[in-house]
Amino acid sequence: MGRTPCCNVQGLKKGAWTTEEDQKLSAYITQHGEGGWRSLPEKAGLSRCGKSCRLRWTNYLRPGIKRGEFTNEEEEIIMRLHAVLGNKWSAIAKQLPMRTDNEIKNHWNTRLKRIVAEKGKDNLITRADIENLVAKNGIGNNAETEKSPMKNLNVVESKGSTFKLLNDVASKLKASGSIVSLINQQVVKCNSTEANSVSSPTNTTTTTSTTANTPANLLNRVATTLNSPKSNSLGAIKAIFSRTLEGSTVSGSSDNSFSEVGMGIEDTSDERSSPESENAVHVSIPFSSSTRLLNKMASKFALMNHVQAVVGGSTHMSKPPVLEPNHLDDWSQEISHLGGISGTCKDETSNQFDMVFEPDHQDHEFLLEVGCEDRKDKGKVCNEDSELIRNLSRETDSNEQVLVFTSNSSSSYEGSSHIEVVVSDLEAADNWEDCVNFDEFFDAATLE
DNA sequence: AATGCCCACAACCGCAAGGAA
DNA sequence: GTTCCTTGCGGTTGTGGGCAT
Repeated sequence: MGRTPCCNVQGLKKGAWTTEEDQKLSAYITQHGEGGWRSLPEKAGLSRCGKSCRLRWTNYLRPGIKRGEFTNEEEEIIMRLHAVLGNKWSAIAKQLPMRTDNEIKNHWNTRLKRIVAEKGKDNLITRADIENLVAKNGIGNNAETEKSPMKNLNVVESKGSTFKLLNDVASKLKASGSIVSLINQQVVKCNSTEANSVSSPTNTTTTTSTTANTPANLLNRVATTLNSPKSNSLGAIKAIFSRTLEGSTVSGSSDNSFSEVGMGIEDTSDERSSPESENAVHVSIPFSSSTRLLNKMASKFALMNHVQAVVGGSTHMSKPPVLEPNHLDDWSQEISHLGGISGTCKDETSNQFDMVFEPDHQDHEFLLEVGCEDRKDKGKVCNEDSELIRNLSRETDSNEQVLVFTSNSSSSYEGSSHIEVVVSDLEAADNWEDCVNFDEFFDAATLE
């Protein structure tokens, strides 16, 4: 398509802009509006190329640009967005309307990158940390702790957004001792608050389970919601996280402080159509650690693109459940019996993220398979014992594989239920409308 | 005072997408 | 379908100021 650069014309001025040039440019654009950058310099009496004029206007002269020091809140937003979006400066800038992408990029490169690197180093959890923690808590010494998700916690120190996310989870587990205690603490808070003032959703499909708020159920409810229809999923995730994990600091749904769940990304769809969001209890404390952690998870999951779901039966079920998209209640009932959750990140580059659900009741084992393109092969994997999967995770000892948290309940059941989520194009999913695409949602299948 | 280094910021450059001709 | 133009984006470079030696 060869095209001559617009800025290599002889005689055109380069470098810093003078006040006089700024005035000429501003005056012209004020009178004639933006656009037509190629012909603008000549019309405006400037010896600059059009591209230079456009940059000068958009990054410096345009009205409404906020300049100067970044506030702590702005920096926090940038860091959180960057963790999800990477170097998508324009996308990040859209969440800080008064800041330009160039300014944000410069600020990141000069300051924030260093801060994040230092923080990340501190927050990364190592295998030694895990072993110490496991030893300290006596995990594996009795029947109760044998089930702890911490037992097989492996964390990989690696770059990449998924690893960062997983390490965040691991760090949180490290801080709390175990995910069970972490969530139990929050459930206690939640329940005490709900008893007082919080109005629960009345018409939800995935969070109105009559089952108690056990950690497993909470996690399963999250996972269930991840597979809700496109229009509801993000709002439902928000609602679950807000109600169950920050219960002690809830406020009314009109409070917009919960916007951080979307990592600052505009998300109007759930406001419009999600019954969850209508009744959601919103978090009133911004940037609290647990919320931030879970927001990261929610955002990550919500960025999944082209996700398919397959529901099949297990060897313990006489008949596999065939669930239709409009029977979410059924699925919610089924999945509420699952007892654990684990995850493996197999391949950062292809954004694969596997989750293993381990049932606590043999009678209710069944298989969930999401995003599997080759169902036959995936089915074989799903039928493997989860212990085997864990062993593979341990043996591989590769930076490309990480086991986040898993419950070791292999002694209490045979086989496993396996849910696999494939994020097909995480980086391209820069629009919430396109992020959660369940086009072939609940495509029923039977396993051999 | 002179020099060199580092940092922050502005500006530039190359590339790609989208649309018009 | 091809070519060209416009625009936007992200990486890189240039430049000036501050600071240490």
